This record gives sequence, C-alpha cells and structure tokens, in this order.
Amino acid sequence: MSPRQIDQNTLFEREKELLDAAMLLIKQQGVEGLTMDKLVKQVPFSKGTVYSHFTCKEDLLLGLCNRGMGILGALFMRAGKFEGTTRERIIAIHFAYLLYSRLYPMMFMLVISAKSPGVTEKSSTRNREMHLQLEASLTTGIISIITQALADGECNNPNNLAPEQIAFANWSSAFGTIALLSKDFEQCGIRAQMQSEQALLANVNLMLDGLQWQPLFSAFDYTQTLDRLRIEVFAPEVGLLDAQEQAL
Amino acid sequence: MSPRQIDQNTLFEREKELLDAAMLLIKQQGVEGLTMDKLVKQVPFSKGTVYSHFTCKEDLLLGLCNRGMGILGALFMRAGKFEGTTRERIIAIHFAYLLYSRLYPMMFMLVISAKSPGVTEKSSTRNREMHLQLEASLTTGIISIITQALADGECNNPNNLAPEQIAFANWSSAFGTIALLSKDFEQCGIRAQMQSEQALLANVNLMLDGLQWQPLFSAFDYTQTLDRLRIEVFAPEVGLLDAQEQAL
DNA sequence: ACCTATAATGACGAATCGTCATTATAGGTA
DNA sequence: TACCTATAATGACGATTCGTCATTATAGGT
Repeated sequence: MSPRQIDQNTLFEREKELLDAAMLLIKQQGVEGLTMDKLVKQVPFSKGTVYSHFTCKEDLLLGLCNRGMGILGALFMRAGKFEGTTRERIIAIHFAYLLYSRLYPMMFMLVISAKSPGVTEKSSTRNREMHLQLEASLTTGIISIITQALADGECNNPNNLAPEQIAFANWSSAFGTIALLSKDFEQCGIRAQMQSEQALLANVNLMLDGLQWQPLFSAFDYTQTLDRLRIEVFAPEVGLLDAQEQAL
Repeated sequence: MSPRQIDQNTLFEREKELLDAAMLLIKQQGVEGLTMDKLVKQVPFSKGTVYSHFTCKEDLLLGLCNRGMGILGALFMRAGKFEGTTRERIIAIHFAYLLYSRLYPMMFMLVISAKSPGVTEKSSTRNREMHLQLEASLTTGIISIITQALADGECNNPNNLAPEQIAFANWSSAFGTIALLSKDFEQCGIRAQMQSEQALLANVNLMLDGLQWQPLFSAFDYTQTLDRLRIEVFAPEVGLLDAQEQAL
C-alpha cells in the first residue's frame, strides 16, 4: 500500500538545504549566477529531485523571496518592540528594512521580480499563497502601530488617511528610498552606509512630518534613535554587516 | 583607403529599428520574451550586425532604458511648464512619471535592473555614459523647480534639506509608490487607474506637506490639478492609455 | 578587370531550462 | 528468504538561448 513513503521532515530539511545553497550561489555570483544546473551540482540530489521541490526556476526565486520575507518579518517584530514613541517605532521598522536590504540585497530586489507576471504565473500555488500570507503578516505589524498612534493622537493625520493608506505611504517611501540607494551599494564603505541612513531618515521624517506624527523632526533628535537601535535592538545585524565590510 | 564606409545616418536608422523591434517584443511577450534570436528574426539584419550595435543583451536593455529616459525627460519638460504653483508643478512631474510607468511599464522597471552590476558591468561605455547624462538631465529639471520654490519661500523646508535631498525625496517617493502599485497593473481597468492616481497623490502630498510646501494639501484641491493635467498637458498620453484599455 | 578593407552572414559551441524514460529502493507479501 | 510494486531518484536529452568567428559579400579605389 505504501512502499517507500518519504518522511515529511526530511522533505523540509532538503528544502532548507536547497534554499541555503541557492542563497550562497546568489551571494557569490549574483542572481544571474544562480542556475538550476549549478544548484544541482552544489547539492546531493539530482535535477529531478530538485524539480520535485520547486516546479521551475521562478518557483525557486519565489521560495527565496518568501524566506526573505520571513526574516524581514522577524526583524519588524523586534523593531516594533522598541521602547519609545510610536514615531520612533515606525522609524525602527524603516531601519530594519534598510538593514535587511544590506544583509540580503538580492532578496530585497527579488520582491520586485516576484511581483512580475513572469514569475507569479509560473510559480507554484503553494508559494504564491505563502507569499500573500507573509505580505499580510508584514503589514499587520505596521498597521497596529499606526492605529495605536491614531488612537493616542500622536499621529494627527491632517489629511484623514485610512490606516492602510498610511501603511502604504510608509512602505512606498522606504522601498523607493532603499531601492534607489541600493544602486550605490557597490561603492560600499562606512561612509556610504551612513549617508544611506541619513537619506532614509530624512525621507521618512518628511513623510511623518506630513502626517504631523508627534514629535516632529524639529522637536526630537532622531539620530539618537538610530544610535539606540544600532545598539539595543540590532546589534547582531550591525555586527554582521561590519564583518562583511571587513571581509572586503 | 576607405572602401565601403557605412553612412552614419543609416546607422542611427538601424539602431532605431532595432529598438523599435525590441520594444514591440517586450510589449508582446514581456522582458523575458525579449531574446536576441527573436530580435534578429524580427529585423532585416543578421545576428552579427545586431551585435555590432549592441555588445550584448544587457547593452540592448540599457539602450532601451535610455530611450525610455529620453521619453520621460520630454514628459517632465512639459510637466514643468504647467501653469500653476511650484507645488502643482512638482505634482505634475509625479503625474508624468505615473503616466510613463503606465505607457511603458517594462521600461519603468528596466531602470532598476539597469542599475544592477550585472547590467552595468557588461554594457558598453557609450550607453553607460549616456545613461548618466540622461539621469542628470532628468534631475536638473526638478531641482530648478525646487530652488525656485525655496527662493520664493513657497517651500518652507523646516528641516533645512539641500535641494538635492529634496529632489531625492521626491524621486524615492514617486518611484516607490509607482513600483509597488505596478504590481496591480494586471488588474487594470479604469477603477484601478484612479486608485493608483489617488494613492500617488496622497503619498506625494504627505511628503510635500512635510516640507511645508505651500499651499498645503488641506488648503488646496489638488484633485483638480490632476484634472487639469489630464486635459491641458497630457491629453495625448491619457488618450493613448484609454485606447490601450479599450483594446483589452 | 581587379584588389582590398570593411560590412554582413549564420553555423557553431557552450550553457541553460525543464522533461521523462530508466533505474534504484523501501516496504509489503507469500 | 525471495519476490513484487509503488514511489523516489537519476541524468541523458531536446529545445532555447547567448555570443563568437571563420567565411562570404560588397563598395570604392587603382
């Protein structure tokens, strides 16, 4: 009746191994350097087995993207627990997003291509559903901060935007800023990093000032918030980045 | 001494023909559908000749991106001449960017991949330099509006950002908003279009309010500005989009 | 009529994706 | 133990793709 059924657990193990290998390949050779043939060579399975886990290359990319969103969700969670005003917590989330884009630049970019019809249509239903779920879980964290700020009156919201609209504005601002900055990641270095952070801070504060989210930029030293974040919340990630910097 | 020298003019003609064919292929089959082999088949030249115009596929993509930036520059130029306040003119530019992203969604996305090292390193020096030049010419238009607004005192700029920083904030906001919205382009339709415009308007106004760029969102009906733009400045483009809509 | 430097061609090798006929294996059965 | 079978794993293969380069064609000069 059931000759040679595979353990569900080893299935997860393999998927993990495949994703690990794929991430390593991307780190070493860029997204273009990721090839199904290379992946098969890096892994103790045959091509057929790999294709039983991911229906096609796009499905693999979406799988990587989803893993990244999981990591990002964890970062957002920690950022949201920052002890400070709601505005500081929002800034913490933006900072977490910046860290993520630095730690996994390719996965950050994958979000875009993952949305393109070329990928969406081809990839498996499972990964597509997981993607939507992850996306939802990312936004709920932000929205809870927003609703709290609206309730507390910290976010005056003069234009009467809905919480979802405010969340979208935050997301767009962070995404646009980081995406445009990331082109300069080549010329990385401690100098470029600080400039990125300043630019991100400037942009997000402009938007939050527009929402009249208290305390305004002029009434608080948000640079100090970043300093606290670097030490109190994201010390491991900052350390990792510094280590990567050293390695060059 | 000079047997069979090719006319410089026909060279341009051919490049135009190649870019046209490439754009058509992309429109029909997406970026992934663009293949050097297919392009060669669509065109009365051999593969070798094509490769004498573009050193590799990446170079072709950068060429397409540059053409797009030229078009975008022309749109910006017209937007900048809108008769209204400086804030309205900035909004006009954002609107132009949205129109561009709708008319040429693939070229809009190409800006991102064009920045990636995979493309930059491979493509020809000529196209890379042209790209930088186009980028600069795009920003100068925006910066001139910003400096004027700063001089006139219309943009209070409470955080004392440099004009370049303000330009970057605008660029990021527009880019992020449109990029995130574009994922929904599939479910296009007049309904989705209007929602996109409202979202763009909300985001840009948030940022401009943060700059205290007069008149504030609460003190002016910027929806009416969009209406004027649709009729007075971008009637041809809006018509084209409507026609595309009908075709579905 | 002939020569030559330039332009154009497309067959080819290498690399990639994804398939599927073939082989191997774990568990059940006599 | 020997055998059977449904599932899992394999990797050779066809189809595409990119980019090259030996070969062919051509326009101008002699």
